[in-house]
Amino acid sequence: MKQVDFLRYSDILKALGHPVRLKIVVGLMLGDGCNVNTIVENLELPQSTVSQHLSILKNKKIITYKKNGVKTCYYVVNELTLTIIKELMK
Amino acid sequence: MKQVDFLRYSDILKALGHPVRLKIVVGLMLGDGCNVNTIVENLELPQSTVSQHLSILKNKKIITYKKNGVKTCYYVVNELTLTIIKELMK
DNA sequence: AATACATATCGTATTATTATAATAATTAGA
DNA sequence: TCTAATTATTATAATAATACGATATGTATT
Repeated sequence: MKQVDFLRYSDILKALGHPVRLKIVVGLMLGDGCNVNTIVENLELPQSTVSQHLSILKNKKIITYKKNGVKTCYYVVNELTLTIIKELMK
Repeated sequence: MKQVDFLRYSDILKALGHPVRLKIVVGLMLGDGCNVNTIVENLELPQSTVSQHLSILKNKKIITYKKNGVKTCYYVVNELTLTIIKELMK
């Protein structure tokens, strides 16, 4: 029987447990655009708000980013997250 | 493409995004005991704390209960939750 | 270097969550 | 009906999360 890492898992679930962050992650997976400004436009929220949510997801290693020039492209890397979101979209 | 109900899903994820509630749900699924007092003893937390967490899970329809006598047996009924927890335990 | 663009961080007020003691409610025997 | 056992609810203090304007930082281009 596998030992469950409750703290790590609850942390990931908590990060995903906010409508804006869930939308961000789903959007990234669907290829809606990975730049901050695209996300800002899609969600119609202030840039600082989006940036802070991205920061939370980044700190939990749910997403990572690649910079090209002045733009930053975020993408989802956490396996559990990918699995959960795929499940949601079934 | 399926429409994602962001509010409902983020609500479920938020409820699971707390170590105590995650432990409760996993415990219920593993058959560690469904009565409140059993959970209290397993988690070594005050009864009121456990009861409040159960209440949150119940309000979100993640768990439900059956009463027999003075005891209450809780169990997990939300499909997404069942899927996620099974995934965690893989 | 000056500018424009993209993004991050800071400050802070507001609201939500959390923990737990105290108390209430419910149920089943004696 | 008293009592004990089980669970729920209330009150409240402490902590955390949230939103967002303002400001700062980084990067390319001129």
